[in-house]
Amino acid sequence: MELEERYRRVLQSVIDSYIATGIPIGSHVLARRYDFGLSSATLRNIMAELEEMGYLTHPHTSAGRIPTDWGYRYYIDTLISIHNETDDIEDHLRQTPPPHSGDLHELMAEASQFLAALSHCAAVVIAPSEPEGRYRHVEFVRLRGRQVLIIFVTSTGIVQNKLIELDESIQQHDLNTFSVYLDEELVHHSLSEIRQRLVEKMNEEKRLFMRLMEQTYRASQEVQERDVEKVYIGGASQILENPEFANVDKMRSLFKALEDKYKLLKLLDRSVAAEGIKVFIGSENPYFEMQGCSLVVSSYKAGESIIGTLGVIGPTRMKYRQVIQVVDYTAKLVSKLLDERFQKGIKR
Amino acid sequence: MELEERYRRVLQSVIDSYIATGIPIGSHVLARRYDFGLSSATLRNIMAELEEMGYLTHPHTSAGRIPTDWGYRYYIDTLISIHNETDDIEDHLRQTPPPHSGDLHELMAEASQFLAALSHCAAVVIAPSEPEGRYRHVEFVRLRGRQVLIIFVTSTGIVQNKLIELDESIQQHDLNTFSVYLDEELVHHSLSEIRQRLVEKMNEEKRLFMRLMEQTYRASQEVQERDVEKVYIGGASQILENPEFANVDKMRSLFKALEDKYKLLKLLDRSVAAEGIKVFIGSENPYFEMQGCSLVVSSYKAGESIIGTLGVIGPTRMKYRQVIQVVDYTAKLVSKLLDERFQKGIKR
DNA sequence: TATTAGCACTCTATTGCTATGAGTGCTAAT
DNA sequence: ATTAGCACTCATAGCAATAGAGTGCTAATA
Repeated sequence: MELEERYRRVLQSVIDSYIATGIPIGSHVLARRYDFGLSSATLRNIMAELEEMGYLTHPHTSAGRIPTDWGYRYYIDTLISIHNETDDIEDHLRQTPPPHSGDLHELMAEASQFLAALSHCAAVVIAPSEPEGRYRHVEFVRLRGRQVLIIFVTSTGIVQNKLIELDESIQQHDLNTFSVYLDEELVHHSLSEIRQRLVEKMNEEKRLFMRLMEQTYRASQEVQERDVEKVYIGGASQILENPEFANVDKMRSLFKALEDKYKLLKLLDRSVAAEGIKVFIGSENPYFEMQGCSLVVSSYKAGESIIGTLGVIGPTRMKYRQVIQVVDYTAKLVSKLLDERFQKGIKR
Repeated sequence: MELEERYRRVLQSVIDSYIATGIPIGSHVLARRYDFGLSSATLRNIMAELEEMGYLTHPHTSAGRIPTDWGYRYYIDTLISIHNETDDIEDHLRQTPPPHSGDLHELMAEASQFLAALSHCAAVVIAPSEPEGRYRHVEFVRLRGRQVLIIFVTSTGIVQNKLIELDESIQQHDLNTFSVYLDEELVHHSLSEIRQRLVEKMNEEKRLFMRLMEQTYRASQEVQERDVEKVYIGGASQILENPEFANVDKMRSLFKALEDKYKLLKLLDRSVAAEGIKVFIGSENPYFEMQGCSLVVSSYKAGESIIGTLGVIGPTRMKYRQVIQVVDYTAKLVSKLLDERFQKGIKR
């Protein structure tokens, strides 16, 4: 349903004001602060109608209006205009060192810190999953006695290692032979293909290598499964800055939610498919602990394909304009850094 | 200074009571709840003296007594008796799955969760440092173009990897040669020794390997330097359960402190040298953000040598008896698991 | 007909006041 | 040395009065 121009302007002003100050705004103040050329009485009528339509509400009879989740939704979808506030960000940028490429792990951690610092909210970054990853190399290192370390490398440089214990001792020399053999068999295949392959091979091979084979299989699985380690959280304490979390109960449940990385993963992964920024407001979030919070999420890419997500968790009353910009900026930054890191010589 | 028996009993009861209930205790209630065979008036006198001596204080004139940090200190040092409350722990144990050995990283993460769950406080675990670690193997894997992944393995199974970009392309074959060469040169030397060695070698070697050498050097350094990754925090939200952190400011600063892993590292590492349990009460902590908090810390071992620390951060008013037991238990558990993992065939 | 001024009404937040009671410290009696 | 008794302190809860922000409605106005 399209709102009349005047109604839209009022709604926008109310939300702008509430986001800025955090206190409900009444007709008087609204008339004074923004000049609509309308009296407070008229605004009162308009606001009453907006309330009836479900965009606004007020905490009690003699209080000003605040937006409902629905109101925020409308605000985000149609009212917000990300006009040239880029300068606004760039001010902060100058103070916050952006993440620099390097180890993937570091990059993700730094990105989450960066995002948190700029947004003044808790930031969550999900590291790239490896659907594109291909087998590159496997290495067996004999440590002591019968302990063998399996090191599994994908073409994107992800290293997964796993310590196993064999039933009997084995020479490093034999391990090397086996490694070379596997390299030849598996190189350039996708992770799912090699798992298939390993299963086939396991049926043919001699007993001693069986366990090695089996564990290599496991390791290749774990590259994709070690999900919770992929979640990077930055600046969780930032959300304490917001007065709306003075309520200790609310806060506790939020922190609990932040600790549950698996849930976070699912929460953010919902949007991994789509490009661009998504905003989930208050009750739109699936987990009840998130009531009163909003998510601003974006996916990031390497090359052309979307490979991960990052976003921000903050109070429903957050500075959407700014946060949306920051999330967008960070997503693009991370994409760029990953490009530099992985894509450079991809023509293989 | 030794306290008279009666004074000690009173002090102990006051602290016990305050720890249990969280409310200041007055002479009347004290006389009623514990039977000293003394009237409230006498207790009043005793408490007044204990206050003069610095063990107790009261928040305002007409309130009951609460312990000072000094009082807690005395309590910990001489009053607390860890009598058979082990059963008490074991109750919880049955509900909390203990960490199981496996990947070192997982073990540490699980240990921090475990400790947090049992102690109802935030738990911090510092992963083993590697002063004992010896060079085991280095592997170079060519990824794409001029990208080379350096994988560095120590004798304890720690794997450190590092992605570098060379000035010119190099064949996997040459990398292998170099790897074999380094293995021969460096095996069984301690990390500091090999750094020394690498520096020497760098002066002799041909240009192309220079950069590899240099980066290998770096990697060996980083095994010991990647400190912040060694800090595992579990159950930070637990501290919100405590009423004393209703004060939002206090809480915020505490959370900030928990996010600063580097600080945590330094904080806990102070006790790494000593064996057994250490308790740092309130103002004894070096960081002002920790005012109102206590630490209970223990080191853990692998074999005979102390290699890491773990502990708990909670409010000054914590259940020391229980927490001390839990920390002790966890430290021993971790030691045991590490033993199983590393020491099995150490007779080398 | 849309807008506005005016007014009665509602509800919160603040303030000041007054018990209430838990607890102390001191003194004198035991 | 211990205790009973008493005056005193101070946080807390409850209560009433007030101020102020804001609404909704009605009647006047352009």
